[in-house]
Amino acid sequence: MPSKGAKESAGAPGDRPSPRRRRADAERSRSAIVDAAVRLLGERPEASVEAIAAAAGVTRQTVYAHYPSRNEVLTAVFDRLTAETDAALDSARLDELPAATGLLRLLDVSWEIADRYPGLRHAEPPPADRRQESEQHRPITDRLERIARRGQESGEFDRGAEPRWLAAATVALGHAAGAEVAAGRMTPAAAAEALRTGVLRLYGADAEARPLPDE
Amino acid sequence: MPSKGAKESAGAPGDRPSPRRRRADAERSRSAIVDAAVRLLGERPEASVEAIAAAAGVTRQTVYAHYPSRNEVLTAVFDRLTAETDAALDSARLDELPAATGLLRLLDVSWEIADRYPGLRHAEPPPADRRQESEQHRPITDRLERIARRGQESGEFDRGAEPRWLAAATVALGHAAGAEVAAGRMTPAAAAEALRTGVLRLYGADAEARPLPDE
DNA sequence: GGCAAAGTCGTACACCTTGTCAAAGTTAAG
DNA sequence: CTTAACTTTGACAAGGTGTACGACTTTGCC
Repeated sequence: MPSKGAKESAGAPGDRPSPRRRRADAERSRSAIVDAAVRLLGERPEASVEAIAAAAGVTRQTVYAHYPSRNEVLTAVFDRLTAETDAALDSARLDELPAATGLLRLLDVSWEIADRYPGLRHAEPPPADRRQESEQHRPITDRLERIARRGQESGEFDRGAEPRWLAAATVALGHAAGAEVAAGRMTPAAAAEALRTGVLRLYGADAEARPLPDE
Repeated sequence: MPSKGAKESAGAPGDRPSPRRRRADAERSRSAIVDAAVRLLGERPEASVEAIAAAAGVTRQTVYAHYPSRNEVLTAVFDRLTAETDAALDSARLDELPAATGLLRLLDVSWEIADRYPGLRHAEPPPADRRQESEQHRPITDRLERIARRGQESGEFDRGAEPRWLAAATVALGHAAGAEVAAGRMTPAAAAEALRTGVLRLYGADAEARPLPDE
């Protein structure tokens, strides 16, 4: 790419909080694109921009009018899913539960959402944004971290591990459980159960403090 | 490149045992390509076939003469690394150690090798072979599984979890630890330590059975 | 040493995908 | 209704994958 002008001034791709004068039209396109991308990438992570555009009912150029690159679309998809999970976790009122219970609750909620978009687990994180891959999970890991800390202070969890690491490890175990299901080596129920007990062990939760598993 | 069509049906990437009618020349090229690929992809996972070929000192066409597609090269790289790890684990004599000690030993050995090729952690698994992604780890997970089973039978580990799941979870935790280091959120030493204790907890190892951490 | 086959190179091509550009047509907003 | 925002059409450059084939080197082996 010799010409890399970057003079996309007039156009307004992903914009800041100032609702300057964006038309409802554009907003509709944006979400149509993300919707389609979520759906398509959920099945075929390598779907092209063309395919996404078609599925969204717009042209490829329109996609580029809103997102400067394919990666930005990927990021938008990721953000959408994270937001969805985050919202679901909000209504779960984790903070009002005992740490261990809250942890299990979080696991269930996240698990269910992640399960809705099977292919997205393998969606390659945007190569450029790879370093921010963990930032994407931030809202979720933050909650995990808080729960871990709270449980450690209340004595529900062992104090031997750093909350940040526990959070990362939890996400990793969640992915592993999902992969086992995807590979057909475990049933969803078995994987969910294994995940629950595994995480509790990781946190050093008292075995007897364990609430009963649902279903 | 069409010259080798029929012969390669078996497709076993190990390829050592059948020097049937392959020239030393070709063998040299093959390993030069994999060498270069390991090196290049270790830094830049999206390296093109052209780049790999150049680094190997051959032409792109020669690469295609040996590997029908880019993915096959990726697979060969993966296999090479797995083989290396497997060999290292062989000389570690894990079976002669107590299960818990052997587990920690395996962790250390694998960790060190994985650490040698930082970028490869993020190398996108060949889209086509994605379902076999776990098969690639097979030699390692098999060992893990065996250790888990052995430890459970000897009473060193808790019996509450299936060995297969423990193996998968261990690999996942290993990746997570590596990611934390790569992201600069943990020092290698801290991550390795967190991994050790985390895995032991996961397996339900008696805390007192824990050998002292080296270094 | 010489010869045929295996292997490699050079060049060329078909195809796809990502980004970019500009002009013309539509649609929403004031 | 008029303007600016948005979308579409169409075209293009760059770069990657995979294929094809003729010509040139190297190896294996007699």
